[in-house]
Amino acid sequence: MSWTVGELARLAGVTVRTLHHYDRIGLLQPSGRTAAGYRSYELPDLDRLQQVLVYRELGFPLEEVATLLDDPDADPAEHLRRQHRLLRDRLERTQAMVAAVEKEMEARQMGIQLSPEERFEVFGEHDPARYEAEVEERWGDTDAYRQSQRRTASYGKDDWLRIQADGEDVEARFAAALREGVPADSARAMDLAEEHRQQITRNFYDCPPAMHAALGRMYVEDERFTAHYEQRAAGLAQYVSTAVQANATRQGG
Amino acid sequence: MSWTVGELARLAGVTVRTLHHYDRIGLLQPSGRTAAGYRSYELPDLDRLQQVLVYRELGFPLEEVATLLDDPDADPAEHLRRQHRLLRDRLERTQAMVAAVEKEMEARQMGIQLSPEERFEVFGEHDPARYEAEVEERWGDTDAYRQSQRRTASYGKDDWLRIQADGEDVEARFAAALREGVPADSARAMDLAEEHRQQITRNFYDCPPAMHAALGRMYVEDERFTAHYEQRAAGLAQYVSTAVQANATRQGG
DNA sequence: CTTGACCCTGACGCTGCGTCAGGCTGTTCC
DNA sequence: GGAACAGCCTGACGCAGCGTCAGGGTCAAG
Repeated sequence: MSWTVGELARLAGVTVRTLHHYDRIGLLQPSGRTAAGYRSYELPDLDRLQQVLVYRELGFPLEEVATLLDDPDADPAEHLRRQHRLLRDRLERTQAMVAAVEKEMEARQMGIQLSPEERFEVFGEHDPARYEAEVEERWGDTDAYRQSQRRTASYGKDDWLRIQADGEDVEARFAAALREGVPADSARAMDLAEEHRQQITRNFYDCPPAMHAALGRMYVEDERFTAHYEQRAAGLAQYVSTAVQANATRQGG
Repeated sequence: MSWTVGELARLAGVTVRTLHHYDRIGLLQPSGRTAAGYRSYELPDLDRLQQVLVYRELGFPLEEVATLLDDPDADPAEHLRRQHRLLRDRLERTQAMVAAVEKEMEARQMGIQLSPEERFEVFGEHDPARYEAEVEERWGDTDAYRQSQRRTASYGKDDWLRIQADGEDVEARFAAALREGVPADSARAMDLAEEHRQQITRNFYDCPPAMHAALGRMYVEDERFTAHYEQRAAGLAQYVSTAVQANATRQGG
């Protein structure tokens, strides 16, 4: 079984020109040629094209795709696993964007202005080139932090300030634990997190561990919350966030 | 409040060069310049940049983004609705690709060869064709388009007042139900939730139960939305949230 | 008054193709 | 057998969307 350029193009949903291009740059060269010079693609070529298209879809530059696929140490299964991971990252990202648009719609309907930081947060880092780079210590950059803090819209209602005041005790103990070098995932920190969770449940609304974990994530993702904690002690937002999530895992199984 | 290029670039997760480019091609020109010739971006510019970035993310050529955004007949809400639809298309597409990769992995593990057609299925209806069709629909003069366009574009002051009043009405009835001790997952509360959902669908954008449920969750997770409801009555945010989610379950099966 | 971080405007370069142009191949139908 | 038409070939140019210097002003801090 073999395919001509046109056939393969139709099959794979690309143009003939694209296949010509991939041939030229050595990304995908057909297994053979007919006597007349026609390109002749065979099964292994289809395998490769499929991989190429997934990586391309994920935003990889073609040259990098070539080096990835030509690496003799990487077997096909490894590529699939990698692609799977990247695609799921992308799913999350798209979901975040859908959520952001919905939030914006709802905000409009209710006549609320979202803060600039908030509105752009989904565009953050989606650099396909450094997909392997771990999450950097973004709060080590105090300069950027101060700037964003200055910008942070103050919008809280008096009620909410009062509720925050209710939680001051726990926050102070969190800060103390942090100062004393108690690990964020220790029993003591998790106990504080649990106390925090129950405070929310008591004062405000039912907050199961899963939801509490979501809030915890927000403490480092939403600048307003981060600002609140960082004002008290440097590193406290991350600390509380970690503790809360560790506790949620402990509670939730 | 105003921003320099560098500040806006950091905020929005793009490079300074990109903003220069958008200025040059007229896609996003800053509201002003300082005496020294520095670009000065203001709030409306941020609005616009946000829209630009979503459309760009969706693969629209910049020139088309410009014509879309400069169309005086398309209000912001319309852009949001359209972006929402396109993002959800993309979600589906990515999910299909994840599924395809999983299928491929499984096939490999079981020593099964998938058919070529099967393997390239997901690449079939690729982005370009998709948004071209979208654009045709958008600019074509089908009745359906005109009708949906008329919906919000033709809203006058009176309409907005009516919509506002409708919203207030439902909220007031929610508050009453809460006051009277009617459970949030009762038929009466769910009926109110359903009314709320249909109001959104009628006045703004198509809001299926699943999306409504997501909004419901937001009412307790996002302080500003919570504040909006809590202002009217203590506990109302949680109440509406619960009712909305219960109704979504009822409607969605 | 210097330093360093920022800003400006060209201008050239690169990727990933689209889009002709000019010419050969292969099949089909009379 | 030849005419027509679809499909293949190889250049070659063009374009979008920036990245990346180069050469030079601006501004707040020390």
